[in-house]
Amino acid sequence: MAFYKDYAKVLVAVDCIIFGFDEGKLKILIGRRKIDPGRGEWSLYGGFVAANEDVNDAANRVLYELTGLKTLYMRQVGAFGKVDRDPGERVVSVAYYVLINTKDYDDNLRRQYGLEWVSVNAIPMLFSDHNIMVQKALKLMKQKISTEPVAFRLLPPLFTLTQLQRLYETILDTELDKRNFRKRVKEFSYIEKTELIDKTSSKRGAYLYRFNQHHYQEEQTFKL
Amino acid sequence: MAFYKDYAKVLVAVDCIIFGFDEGKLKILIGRRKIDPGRGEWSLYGGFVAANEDVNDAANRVLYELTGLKTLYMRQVGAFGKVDRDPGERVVSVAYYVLINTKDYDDNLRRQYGLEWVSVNAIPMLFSDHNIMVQKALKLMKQKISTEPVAFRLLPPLFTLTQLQRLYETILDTELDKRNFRKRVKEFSYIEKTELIDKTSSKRGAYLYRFNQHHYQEEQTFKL
DNA sequence: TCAAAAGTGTTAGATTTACACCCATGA
DNA sequence: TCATGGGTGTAAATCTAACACTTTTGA
Repeated sequence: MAFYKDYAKVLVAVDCIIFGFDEGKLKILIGRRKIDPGRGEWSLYGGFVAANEDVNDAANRVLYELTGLKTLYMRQVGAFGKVDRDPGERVVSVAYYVLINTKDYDDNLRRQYGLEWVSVNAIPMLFSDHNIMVQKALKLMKQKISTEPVAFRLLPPLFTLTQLQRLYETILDTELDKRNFRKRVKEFSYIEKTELIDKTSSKRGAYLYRFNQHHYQEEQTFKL
Repeated sequence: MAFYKDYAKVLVAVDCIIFGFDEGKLKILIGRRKIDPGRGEWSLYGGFVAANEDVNDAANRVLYELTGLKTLYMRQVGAFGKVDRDPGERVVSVAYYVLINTKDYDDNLRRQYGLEWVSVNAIPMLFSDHNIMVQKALKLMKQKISTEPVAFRLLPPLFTLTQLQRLYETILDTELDKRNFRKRVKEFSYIEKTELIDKTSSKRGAYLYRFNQHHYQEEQTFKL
């Protein structure tokens, strides 16, 4: 069943840029590479695509291995195919970015894998072309977050408007006007105010909001 | 030097979505597949990535083979990695979209390769997942064209404002106001009016404009 | 002389931005 | 009682959208 003889086969890998929002900073998960070549260098977390595995599934598998989380928000960044990008052997890698709520990620698991959350403003030199992957992922993610409500993926299910605003400010790297921000939020039916109040961040307490996926999809279909 | 033994290697291919603007329509180049499996089906033009070839270079090579053109505007659409996407064998494919001025493309070459320009509004069923590639390429291209001046890549070096407007109208699938459009164009220093006049499309004649890449890059760097 | 495309400004409406004070509470 | 973060509306400025007539020329 070899239709396409005479053509070269190469290893295909997936690499994950895992974004989290913590301590008012946008961070990614990186670790020290545990295999040669490049052992000990900072690196994204990745893995090889198996013979009978969808590339997207491979990314999901790798991510599940790592975090124990499923149904994450994941988008492809692109394929990276320079010949010598991996010093070991030719590997074509497909990068994905993922948005997670850092609170959902077990910190023991993190330590077990030897991973660290590092601010996107202070990313060290990474293995191979991983810095380029991260930059591209960041660009795509910023673009996405400014046109679609995916910010929620980086927050707990219930969040205050101040939290949401800080998140947008951090990602878009700009200050937003509190009143204008709240005015805008009111227009989106998919951002639901609850009667719950968070008192951890202020004495007075702030209303908690939640994202209603159902309402969002309704709006989307209505647009067509 | 095999560092990563025990992992599966797969064929990697590139597929090209070649956009052109002709007869007031946005079109792509497709042909009848000449190899098994799927021989005779409509398909994008593509090729396999060689052992020592950058994936991007492979796309450029395939495109040069096909069109004789270099330095085309080319962007990656993404990697397509379903296990059974190719009925012959496992192939991970990286899709690219390309913008060309149809006048630069030798029509004999087109016939030699058995390719046809088909309107993006009337694309037949294509081999494998190629329809999905085209849809994604279209979406990305529309997005790109509405934020960056790449439309010029689809036009001759000299063009009239009416041509430019029709191009935007076609791609964005919307009617634009002539006066507002021209007002906007005047603001962009990289769209230069020449003293040349085109008389093929009207009795009165229309001024020809050109795109000044240099001016565009200046504006870009200024933004930072 | 007339049909067909080129060219040109103004105004109303919509959107975006700027801005300052009172509220509730725990320490 | 006061320091801290939560919550609220209005007006100016900017941007966007709507709109109609004159010009040129070849047939």
